[in-house]
Amino acid sequence: MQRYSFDTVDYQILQELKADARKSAAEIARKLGLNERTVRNRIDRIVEAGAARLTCIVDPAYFGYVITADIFLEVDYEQEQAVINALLAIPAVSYLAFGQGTQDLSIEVRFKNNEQLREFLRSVLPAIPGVHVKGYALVPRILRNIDEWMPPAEEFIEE
Amino acid sequence: MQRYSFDTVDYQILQELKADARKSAAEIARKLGLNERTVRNRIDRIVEAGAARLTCIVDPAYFGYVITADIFLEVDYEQEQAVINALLAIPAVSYLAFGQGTQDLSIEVRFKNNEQLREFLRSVLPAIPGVHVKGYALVPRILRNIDEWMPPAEEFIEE
DNA sequence: GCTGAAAATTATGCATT
DNA sequence: AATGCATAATTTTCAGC
Repeated sequence: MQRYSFDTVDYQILQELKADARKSAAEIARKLGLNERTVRNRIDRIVEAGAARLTCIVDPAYFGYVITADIFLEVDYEQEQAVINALLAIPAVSYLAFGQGTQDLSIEVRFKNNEQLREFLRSVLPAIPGVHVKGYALVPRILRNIDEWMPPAEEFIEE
Repeated sequence: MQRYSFDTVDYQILQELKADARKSAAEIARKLGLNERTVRNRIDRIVEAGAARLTCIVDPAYFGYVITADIFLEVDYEQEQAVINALLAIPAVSYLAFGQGTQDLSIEVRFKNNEQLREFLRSVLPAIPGVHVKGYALVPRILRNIDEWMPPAEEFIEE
């Protein structure tokens, strides 16, 4: 990947879009002292290159999904893909990653209350063939999420 | 929270914005068979209520940050806030959450190679007063992130 | 809370450097 | 890759329902 390199102008534009993805190119241009067309070209290039995407993040807490838990699973190798598909089909699953071993999966789930979480741990997960719950941890508070991540400013260099 | 409730129209608009946060209100209106003004009003309401935010997500892999690790920490209680501030100031830290115990923190970090991760585990983290590394796990692949999360459709009801 | 119409702003296509 | 210009599309403002 990384076919194109981006400079500090791109970095500033990304920061503006991070604050508000719908900010008009004209407004960004005024703020950064650039030409509107330049800003639009840059945004198009960034998005088309796949370096960033402009999206909408729903706040789980606003909708009452205040319970977050990390669950660690062991998965029978032969049924791995079926398990992954089953898990991704569950709306409560907000994160799914492979662990280090080929058998390890970790997921993050969101629920409205502890009863839903208990039900999920006791009934929903065990009902998926090939899944074994190794453990879980409640996550009381999240202070930063991946969507806030940016490469360090040094990555954006003048050519 | 949850002062307002949203309906299926809001749900559809959120899905459109998820695909492209810069999609024009006019285009969304055409696609969903709504009035442009209605779409803009809905978007404003959603964002002002804090139910969702329109933002830009940078792809770590594009910038070469291909190493992801989850690190589990134990933190001396008296220095908790200082530790959190120190961790949040580190760009590599893409996720930070409290664990179940008052002393537990878990973080996710992004690096370009294993050497940077080793350096972080061996030198950077131990240099923060009050931090003890309990363990870590490499995350080979992430299949879903929180930014893709949506409440189940049933949450969006007609009034 | 939805919609209409005019005015202001912004985006697009094409062309030039 | 950046920008100027003309045209098209969109958003905003102010209103009524």
